[in-house]
Amino acid sequence: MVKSAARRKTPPARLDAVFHALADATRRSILRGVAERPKTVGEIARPYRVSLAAVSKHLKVLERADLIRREKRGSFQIVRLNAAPMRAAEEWIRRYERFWNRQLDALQDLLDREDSR
Amino acid sequence: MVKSAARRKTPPARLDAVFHALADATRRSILRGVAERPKTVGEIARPYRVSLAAVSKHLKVLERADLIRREKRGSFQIVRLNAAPMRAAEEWIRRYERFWNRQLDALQDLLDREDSR
DNA sequence: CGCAGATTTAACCATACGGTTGAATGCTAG
DNA sequence: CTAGCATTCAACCGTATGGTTAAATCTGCG
Repeated sequence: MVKSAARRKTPPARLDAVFHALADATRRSILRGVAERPKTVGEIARPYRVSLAAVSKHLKVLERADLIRREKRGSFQIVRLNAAPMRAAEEWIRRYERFWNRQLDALQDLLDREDSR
Repeated sequence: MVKSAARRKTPPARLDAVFHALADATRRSILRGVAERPKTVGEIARPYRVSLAAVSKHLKVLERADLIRREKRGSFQIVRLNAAPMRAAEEWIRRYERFWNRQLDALQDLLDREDSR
């Protein structure tokens, strides 16, 4: 199994797309919505006061990052979350965990001040 | 201390700034660099073939997200990582962990159809 | 067929991005 | 004071973003 283990070398442009997609409160909100349950575009758009066309653009951005998948279903379509690409983003961020979890920062401060003063 | 109780509501614009800052390969690379050790602006810029002014702009974006801190030191300055804001981003993403960790994805694939892309 | 509903596309607008070059600023050293 | 180095600011450029409204597309249905 573990079909996903095939390629795990941090796609470059992919991360750009994912982080960019997440850099907007409306899009993050949309993701929360479709995570709850798959929705149609109209359903997704309803809570926001922006036009449907604007939401359609947001969906395109999310789709570009592969964070959502669409299933055409007759005259409408169902949008569902595809969280997998977030994993790469999360893993990227995770490398910096030690920088916030430990007092390493304070330690570094000491070392730096000593060595370059 | 006791700063923990203070933050309970994931600042919205903050996340925008952090994700936006991370949505660029050069900036991510800069972060990796200053994570290794604090650097001056000139040092940071050297590896890239863009102008110093361009790097200065990138630093401003990173600073806006509070991902770096600058310490003015005479005629130059020292830039160091401040990874803390990444934590909020990581926590945001983490909510979706279950969506990629389970076989839910595989299940979804089956339900959707066999899309070989 | 032909219309209604769901979405996208097109055209347009203001603003932001990422990059450039060149001038300006700030600090240290002669 | 002035030269020099480090960094930013200013002005400009082309493209992307996020938003709008209006027209176009696609689909199911009476």
